[in-house]
Amino acid sequence: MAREKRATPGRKAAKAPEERIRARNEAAILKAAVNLFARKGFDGTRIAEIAKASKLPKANVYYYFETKEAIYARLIERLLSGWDSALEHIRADREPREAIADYIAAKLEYSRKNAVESRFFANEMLRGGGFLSRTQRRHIQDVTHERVEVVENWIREGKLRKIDPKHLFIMLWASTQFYADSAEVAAMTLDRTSLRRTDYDNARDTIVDVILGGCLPVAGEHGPTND
Amino acid sequence: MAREKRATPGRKAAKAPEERIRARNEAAILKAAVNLFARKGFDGTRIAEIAKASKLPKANVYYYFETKEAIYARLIERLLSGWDSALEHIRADREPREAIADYIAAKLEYSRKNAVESRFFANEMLRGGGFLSRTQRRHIQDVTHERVEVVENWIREGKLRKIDPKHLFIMLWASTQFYADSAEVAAMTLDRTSLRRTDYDNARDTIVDVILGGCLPVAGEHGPTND
DNA sequence: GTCTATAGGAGGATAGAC
DNA sequence: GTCTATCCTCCTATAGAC
Repeated sequence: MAREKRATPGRKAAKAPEERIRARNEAAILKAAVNLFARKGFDGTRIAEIAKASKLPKANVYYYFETKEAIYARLIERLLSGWDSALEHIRADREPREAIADYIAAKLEYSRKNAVESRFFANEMLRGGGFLSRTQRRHIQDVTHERVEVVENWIREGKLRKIDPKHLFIMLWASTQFYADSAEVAAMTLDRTSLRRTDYDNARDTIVDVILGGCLPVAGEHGPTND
Repeated sequence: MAREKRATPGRKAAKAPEERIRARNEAAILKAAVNLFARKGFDGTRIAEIAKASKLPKANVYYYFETKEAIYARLIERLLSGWDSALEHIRADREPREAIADYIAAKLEYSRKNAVESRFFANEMLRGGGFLSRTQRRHIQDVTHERVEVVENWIREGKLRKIDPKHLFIMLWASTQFYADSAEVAAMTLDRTSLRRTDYDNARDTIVDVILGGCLPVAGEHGPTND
């Protein structure tokens, strides 16, 4: 965080031309890097590859980033800042049926549009997550626990069957991320060479259907309602 | 496949001592390798690391395996030969309730006991699955389609709600593999430093509960039954 | 800010003594 | 079968001209 170092401070959006070059090149490097890290992991990715993919000489990559670690760390940071966005749907003032359906749709849409980022994170998890700082781990935990409480309340109110909310969230993450992280297996299963939009739509319908069917109270079954 | 080269052919289990050494060392190499490949991927893993972890000099690793690719390929092969074992539970002559519950339990048990193998496969998927031969892909597809048909039959018989079987299988794979492949996230969510046996038990109960709740026909709802 | 050249070291793989 | 020494390539990172 915090990488402002302008000579002349924020005179509206009148960025100095050097700043624009920097922004453009850094973006190119990060884009190339996240792709490679996602496929080959930290140790498997070569700076030369990143340079080639971002169409910059290798030395320029080092001009913008001190080390390979620095690139990786920036990507982790960027990823985690958007980690929780889909969870916003899980709010106490909503009906669980709509909230959960929206959440699943949002998470799948993220898998579809940001498959590379998802795979990058998956790779970091396989590595053991050693690049995550204590703060970042805490962030993940805090955000999760906040939403777990919402689900617990829904259960107490009888709006959901009695189901372990933490394992439920794990099911949701796993099921939605799979279409990005294991896209090849998904494609093989669905007899495709690569996933299409309709596959994601069907995935969404199925997941919503199964999860809601498994979570919403069955007619005739009663939780501790207050009616 | 096929790596028999005995001077004296199979006189019961009286393996020549050299064979026993070979078996032991190959096993040590493969065990060390699958661990490293799972964490760092193919490109990120160094032969020297494999040698160190298997307590053999680097040159000996090359004595048993021609190249790094050869080690990796052998591991892929070994993995795929056991890929379908859990799917055996999904049989046409069983009741879907028990079959699916058993399948989930078996798959989770695999995640628990063979987390390294699961992560190895996940890593290969992130790599794009380029090491899978055409035959191996076909195997995965065939085995899957076979079980998809079983589920389709259950649906036709009204024993399951009308749910896309392929996406259902993806949900099951994703949900069960997550505890191996993203163990760190699961542990963070469950407030653990590492997953315990009870976590897997709770996972099983939750997944079975949600999936069956979402798949089994609801009382009052009717499929095209033959009664 | 851009880029060539290169240091310094690690990696995959092999030769060949034991 | 075991292992030291070594080849040659490729890697991360830097120096320094433009």
